[in-house]
Amino acid sequence: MGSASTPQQAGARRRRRLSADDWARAALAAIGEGGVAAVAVEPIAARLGATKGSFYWHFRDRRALLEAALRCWEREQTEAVIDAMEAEPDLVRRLRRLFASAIEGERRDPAELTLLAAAGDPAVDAVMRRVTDRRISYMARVFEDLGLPPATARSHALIAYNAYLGYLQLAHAAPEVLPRGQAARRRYLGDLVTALLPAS
Amino acid sequence: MGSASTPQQAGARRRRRLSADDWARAALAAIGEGGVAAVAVEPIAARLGATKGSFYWHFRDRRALLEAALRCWEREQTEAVIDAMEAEPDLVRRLRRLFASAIEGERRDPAELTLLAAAGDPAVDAVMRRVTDRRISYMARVFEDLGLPPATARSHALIAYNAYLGYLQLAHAAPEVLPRGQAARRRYLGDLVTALLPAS
DNA sequence: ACCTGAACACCGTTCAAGT
DNA sequence: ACCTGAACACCGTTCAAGT
Repeated sequence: MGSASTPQQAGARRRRRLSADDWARAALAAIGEGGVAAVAVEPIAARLGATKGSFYWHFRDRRALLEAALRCWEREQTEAVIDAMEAEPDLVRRLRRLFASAIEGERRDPAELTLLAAAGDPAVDAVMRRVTDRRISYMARVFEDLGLPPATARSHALIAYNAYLGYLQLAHAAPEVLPRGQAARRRYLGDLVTALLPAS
Repeated sequence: MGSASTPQQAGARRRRRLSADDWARAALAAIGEGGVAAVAVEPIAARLGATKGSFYWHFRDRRALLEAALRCWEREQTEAVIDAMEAEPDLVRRLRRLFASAIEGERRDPAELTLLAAAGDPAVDAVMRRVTDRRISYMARVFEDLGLPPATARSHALIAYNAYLGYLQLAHAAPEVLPRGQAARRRYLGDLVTALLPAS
């Protein structure tokens, strides 16, 4: 790719100095495109118009970059989503929104499946544990706010999240096995969760 | 197959000549231990006491080795399990056995989670699609044999498998969130599936 | 402070040469 | 037929040297 150097002049929007956050975001984008394995220093450096050597000023090693990318994802896909939900005062509608956003997430968050996928990597596992716990706890709290006793709220949230995870996996592993069409799938997950929530 | 006379001398090293199957099994073992990324030619060659060059006599490239390992897994964990189930004539007990073996599989088949994990790799995706379809179809047939109409049988199987996948994922991503203990977990999955199978 | 460029180790792949 | 050993490319990591 590299023709004559011309170090000062850069194509596109390649700025001179990079922050650790620039690297982390580029890594997160790479995860969405090619999975955890795509977090590779050299290609990302090339993409950012820098050298590998530069990378090691900002991060200790590849793993630290992975972890930073995962923290970005955690913030955006869990904390930010939960914050957005709080804007909806009607609790039942809030739950519906939550499910809807999770389903549409199939398209909007290519990283999620990829990360579920990367189970086994210690860095990934740590984030997944936090995120899983945070999401289930949040759902349980909404169920509690709806009037369910804490233990019931918790078990409903657990079961719903269990159903969601299996659905995500199925949708990826064997999509032709699921109902076809966005609407039909939403109904499927709705039915699934409804079946799981007798008291709801 | 068909072992030719293997002229070998007992020694600290492995036998002199390796078959493609030897490589495939070593690769499957590696997957169980370190995930798909652990399917690396050089370390596996070392483990087998051969050189990398030797590997390329048996396989076109690393990916072909991965695919061979996945076929081993598919045969052992899907076809062999289904064959074993057929030995149980009582259909309800057959289903119970199926679930029990899936749960215990958490321990016995380290590859399964790792493979669910590797979603995104084309070779892995292809096998997962086949295995998913095979398992759901098999369960659907048992439900049909139990007297359910085909469409109902299919949707029950789908829902049960959905629950199973989510459970596996949860058990790995956040085990502390699930009921503790083998018995309690089996009850949890039982309840989950029962809740999902109103007509059963 | 931030970055380059060369260096080295490791793994995938090829290949000429051995048995 | 089956394997070795050297070779090369690619990526992770280090480091001395540049601005």
